[in-house]
Amino acid sequence: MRANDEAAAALQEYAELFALCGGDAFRVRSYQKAAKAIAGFPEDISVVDVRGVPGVGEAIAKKMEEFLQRGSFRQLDDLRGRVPDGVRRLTRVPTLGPKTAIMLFEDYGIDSAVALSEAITAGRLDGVKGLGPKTLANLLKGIEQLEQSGRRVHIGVAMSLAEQVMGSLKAERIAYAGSLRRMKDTIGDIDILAVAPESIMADFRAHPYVAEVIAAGDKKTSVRTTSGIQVDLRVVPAGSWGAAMQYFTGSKEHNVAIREMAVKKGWKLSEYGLFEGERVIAAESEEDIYAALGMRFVPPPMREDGGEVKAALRGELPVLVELSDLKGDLHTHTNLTDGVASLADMVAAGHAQGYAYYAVTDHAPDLTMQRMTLDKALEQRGQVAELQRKYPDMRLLHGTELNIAPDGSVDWPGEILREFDVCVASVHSHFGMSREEMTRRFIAACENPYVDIIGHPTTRKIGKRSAVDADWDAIFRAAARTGTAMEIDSFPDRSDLPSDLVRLARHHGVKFSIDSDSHAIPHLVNQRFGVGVAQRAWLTTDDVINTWPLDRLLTFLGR
DNA sequence: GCCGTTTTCGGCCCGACTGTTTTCAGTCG
Repeated sequence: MRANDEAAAALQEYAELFALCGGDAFRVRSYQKAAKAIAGFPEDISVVDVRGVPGVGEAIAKKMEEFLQRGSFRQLDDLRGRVPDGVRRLTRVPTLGPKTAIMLFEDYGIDSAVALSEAITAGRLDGVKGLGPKTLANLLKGIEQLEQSGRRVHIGVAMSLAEQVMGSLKAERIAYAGSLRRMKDTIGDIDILAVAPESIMADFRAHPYVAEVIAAGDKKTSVRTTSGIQVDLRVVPAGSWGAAMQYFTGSKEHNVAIREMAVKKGWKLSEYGLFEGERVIAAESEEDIYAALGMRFVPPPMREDGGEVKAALRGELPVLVELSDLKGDLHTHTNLTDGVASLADMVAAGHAQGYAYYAVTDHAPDLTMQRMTLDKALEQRGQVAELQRKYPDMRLLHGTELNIAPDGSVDWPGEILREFDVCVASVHSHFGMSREEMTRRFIAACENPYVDIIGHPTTRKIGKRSAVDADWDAIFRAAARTGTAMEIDSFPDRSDLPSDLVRLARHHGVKFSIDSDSHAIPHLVNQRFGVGVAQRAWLTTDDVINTWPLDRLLTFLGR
């Protein structure tokens, strides 16, 4: 982990412990805000002054400096001594907050989810003030869920479910909000807003995808679906649609910042609108609300309180890359290796996307299970040339996805690589190398003059495999120096690079390629997820090589 | 704790739902 991430994690832990000890809620918020700002700060705080991070004042700066010195700070040590870590983890149980957690610990010695579960089962908490039978039953259920599936799902799963739910309901207006609309790579639960008669709630609860109704009210219904994901449906007044979308899209931190601005103008912003006293200033559209506050419209993926509010006020928001800006896909497979569609079918599907160029990049011989040979690759090149005549308006690029060996070398020597139009190089094995070895491995690949793009750089698989350990600062410096692009692999269980690393890479001057890594025709449209990652990192078309016109792209590829 | 075209002190977002405490606290987003 980067120093920033470690320091931020310690500060976040301190915020939680501080809340458990009954600390002032505003101070808790200050710590949380600063922790988030530090984690997202592009400069290494072990090098630059942490006081330069927004939300970090003298007191937090001192704590962070002590943390960088010795891996902790005095106040954190004190609170760790007072509250066992298990008590902090208790608040991960849904509906169990800091007040209840600390009461359970101080009055009953409960310091873990297991201990709580046992205490409830044994009846030790019967009759405790504030904990009625329903509350206890809910806590037991929450613990069970936490143990089973306390984790988030990737955006591909969440998006499909949201689209299924929206398609199943009749409404005048319906849309998803929340972290899904912000295009986060993982989603905890799905927020759907609707303008509809109240009967939509009963319809919603009756659908077969509902496994359990968690809450049922006039304005909000929460269910757990058969896939284990929570979906909240909210009915909002038509006249408040924009205010509701703005509010429920979040992030919470972004909304706090926006509301504070409203308050300073003597106004009030809620999910029902922007008000001056009783008078409605704006409510029907998000655009009106941002305009009334004197700022540019903030695209949802930017709404993370990461500087977008200031930029929007100054009219300095970047023009984000959009899905429609993509002129091609530079990483796709066919059934010559592990794809499931033929070359002709994949190219036809790429053409149907309206692309100006399309690269075929099947695997190379070092992934022996793919049974690729030079002869096969050259034969495919002939087929690509043949197909090119059928698509005069789309340039076909014959490429390959190379395998980066542990020593950083790739499948073929330079004289063969130079004949490909584009070379993607990726790590497919030896994920557990040390940070130093892994860093050298990637830098060597960047320094190969024929490697144009590093594919799915962290090799993570959300929910299955964590990112490899590497010094990304060093790798991105090498990529910027050698003109090697980093891929944003749009496959939703990869979303790789993740947006925080994209931001870091951009800071070093790296360019990006947003690729589908398609192994089948339906995968081509995953590009929308990759664009979401790019937008969260504030990328513009200038940062993304496959938004460029063909000439500029070919110059970058240097063939 | 942080922050300042309103402030160096006094604010810091706001509403819904649940369970249970017959008027509200805790939690969540």
